[in-house]
Amino acid sequence: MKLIFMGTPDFAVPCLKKLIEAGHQVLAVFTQPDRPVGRKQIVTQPPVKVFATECGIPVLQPLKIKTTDARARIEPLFQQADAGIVAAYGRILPDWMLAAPRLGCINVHSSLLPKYRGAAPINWAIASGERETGVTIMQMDAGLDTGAMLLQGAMAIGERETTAQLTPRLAELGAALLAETLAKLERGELTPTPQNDTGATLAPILKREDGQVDWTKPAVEIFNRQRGFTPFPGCYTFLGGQRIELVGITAETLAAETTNDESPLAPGTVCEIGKDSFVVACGAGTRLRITELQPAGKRAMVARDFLNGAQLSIGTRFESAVSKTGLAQS
RNA sequence: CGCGGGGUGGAGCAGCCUGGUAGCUCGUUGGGCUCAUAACCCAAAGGUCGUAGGUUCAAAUCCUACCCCCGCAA
Repeated sequence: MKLIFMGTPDFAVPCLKKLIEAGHQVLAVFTQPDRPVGRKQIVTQPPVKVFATECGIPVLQPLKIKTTDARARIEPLFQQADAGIVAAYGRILPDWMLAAPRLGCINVHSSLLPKYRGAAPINWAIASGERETGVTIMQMDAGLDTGAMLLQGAMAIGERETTAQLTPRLAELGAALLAETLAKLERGELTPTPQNDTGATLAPILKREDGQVDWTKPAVEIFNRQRGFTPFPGCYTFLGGQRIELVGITAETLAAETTNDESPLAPGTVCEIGKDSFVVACGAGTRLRITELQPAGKRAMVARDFLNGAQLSIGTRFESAVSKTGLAQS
């Protein structure tokens, strides 16, 4: 088939690769413009661009795609294609773009739709404590990930798995499913299945603040969010006005500890200090063990190192937000 | 010139403001205690205090420049 590919991050690369391997003709690749990245603001090419360039496929990085000007330039190209393939492009496509290819546009979405519609499905699936997620190949329509489904594949989430670890696994699954979808579409073997909107949930794009620990929540929830929000936006809290990123944490075993509510410690209170880790009280009588962290301005370090330097004592409290006493003035 | 923190034995930190013997918690090594130990006790080794200049009788500490690491913002 003649295809237009639209995608940006690492997640999209296996899909593009698979399409090429499957013998499809990729007319052009659309990806986000090069963006300055990191502290040094080095202008960086999106992974998809790097790969497409290696493969000799024309790369287009329009700043705007919803202008009439852009439409005039792009629409003819789309009309030559059998299908548009979207994998984490990071943009809402205008209607004419969805309609231009002969078979319309097909999206690779990393969740078991109708759950986790939106920009950050993998993150929210983990953060919500799901044991299973997957990839859905769907026919795009005007709504947010609401189109009819073509193929779907599930995958178990590891108990301690982070977004960083799960994403490449889902990317491979998505690539395989995508290739299968196109093959079946060519043979007319697929019947689109409408989504059941009743079961739909949203996975909105992550903001910085999503990484802020709420110590009143149960430890498991904090743990799940930490995994889901790794590497971005992470999981941070404050100690004495200093921001601290929690890198390695574990929810204390639910079994024995839960009944232990004879001392309902205030959430955020350090309640146990061991040799290689320490424990903080969370909501509902649960506890969170911290094994690795990164104070602002420092490298990530194991809790052992942190405990050596910091004079942490039982009863010390972590604040969910910056303490008012610390930065009140100004 | 975006804002900010930091570079001190192997690790994490204190000391710097108010210059004058290198400190703390660990680790390592040796010894001791113990049925035993990752526990405890004793001892030892190990540091150009990021680099280069400057001020000074004297600089980890004050001044200047530079290098490197990191957090935020974007």
